[in-house]
Amino acid sequence: MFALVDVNSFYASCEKVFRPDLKGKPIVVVSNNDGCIISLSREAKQLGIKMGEPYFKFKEKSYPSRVYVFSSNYALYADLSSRVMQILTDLAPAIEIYSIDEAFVNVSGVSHCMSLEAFGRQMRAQILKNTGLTVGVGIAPTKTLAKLANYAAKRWSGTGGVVDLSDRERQRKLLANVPVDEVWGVGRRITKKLNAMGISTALALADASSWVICKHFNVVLERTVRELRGEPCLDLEEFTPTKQQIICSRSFGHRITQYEEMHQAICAYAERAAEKLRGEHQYCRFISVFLRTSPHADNEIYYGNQASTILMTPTNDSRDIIRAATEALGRIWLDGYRYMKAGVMLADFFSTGVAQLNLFDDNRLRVNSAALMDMIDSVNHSGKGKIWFAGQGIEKSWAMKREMLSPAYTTRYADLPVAR
DNA sequence: TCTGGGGTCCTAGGACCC
DNA sequence: TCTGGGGTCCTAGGACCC
Repeated sequence: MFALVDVNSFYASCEKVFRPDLKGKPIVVVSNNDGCIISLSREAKQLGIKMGEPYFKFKEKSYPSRVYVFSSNYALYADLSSRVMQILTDLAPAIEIYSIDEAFVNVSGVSHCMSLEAFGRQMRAQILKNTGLTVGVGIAPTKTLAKLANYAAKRWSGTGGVVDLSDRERQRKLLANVPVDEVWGVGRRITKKLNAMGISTALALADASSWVICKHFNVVLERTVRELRGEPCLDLEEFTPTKQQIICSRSFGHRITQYEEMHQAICAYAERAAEKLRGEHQYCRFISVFLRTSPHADNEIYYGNQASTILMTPTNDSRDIIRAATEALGRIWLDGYRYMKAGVMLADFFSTGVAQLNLFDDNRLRVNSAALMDMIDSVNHSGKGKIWFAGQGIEKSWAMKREMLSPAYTTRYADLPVAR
């Protein structure tokens, strides 16, 4: 039996935690570079503001009451997220952290002690008390049904934020009332195709023939169908599998036209990606760089390209990764374009750097590499300041815009809220 | 002027092998 | 003139998720 716990309007709610003056006010959070709206408070949704709307379009409109806007403050969200997850870890036998604001909880043994619904309310109350955040809880025999139970808990206020869908009759009653596009794993394209086949509710999908689904779609959707029928196909993944790839990419604060600026940005992304790689205790062989102009600009010719390098020996040394990335950049850079976005991707991971050293390997092992990288990472995590390689420059005029950033209330001493 | 960032999984098709 | 069948591996692209 699974419970899906997720925080209501997570980013927007985080912004409100330290701003009691915003209680009941509409607020939105915009993505990196202040690009588009990625989180809305309940009040903002009621004003008809839409998720994903570009910020510049939003600004052109007017609303009956003032809408407060925040740039994404990931340091704040990550910290509040870990507090929520810690509470769940303390209360439940096992949890799977599914995303920054969601966790699946194993509640199989709980019914011996208390009702599942009561347990849901307990988790909800504890999180509200300790963090000020409100969660929804959906309980069901499969992950896909737990997701739907959670949807119901959010959607119908009479539920008090907790829905237990153990009972088969209740499952079918809910499924009949939920449009198929709300099902986990059913996106825009699949919805369109299902609708064309006359399947428009979750119940119709649950009752569809496995054979037909497999024939017209694939095994993934077929698994979803079985989960909707109450047959568990997905387990709780308590231990996060090691990553297959690491990406660091950003849109620029302004369009880049000079090679030197792009070179700086790629250095910065490569260094950040290497830091993440070391955080995973991994080494990589595959390093790839991509860049692109704006796909939205009608009066410019689009250019996007990608180049990659495969090293002989796995590495997690920033210097190797920066060198491979800048070399790849040289192969795809073209003058005369206005670049909007670029990124660095690492893949082909190994758990140690001890690979066979190739006879012709020009990438000689570096002395003290691990010690130097450890030192850099620990300085950068100490809060006392940052050090970085010179290649990313000092000015960073290309850096993303975050003009409406809230303070790092919980992770920076200078930003600690003061109670008077 | 201005449209996020970071992931996973699956499939089709090509290259190559015997 | 006539050109099989079966397998693996890799990659690009599509679809989904938050």
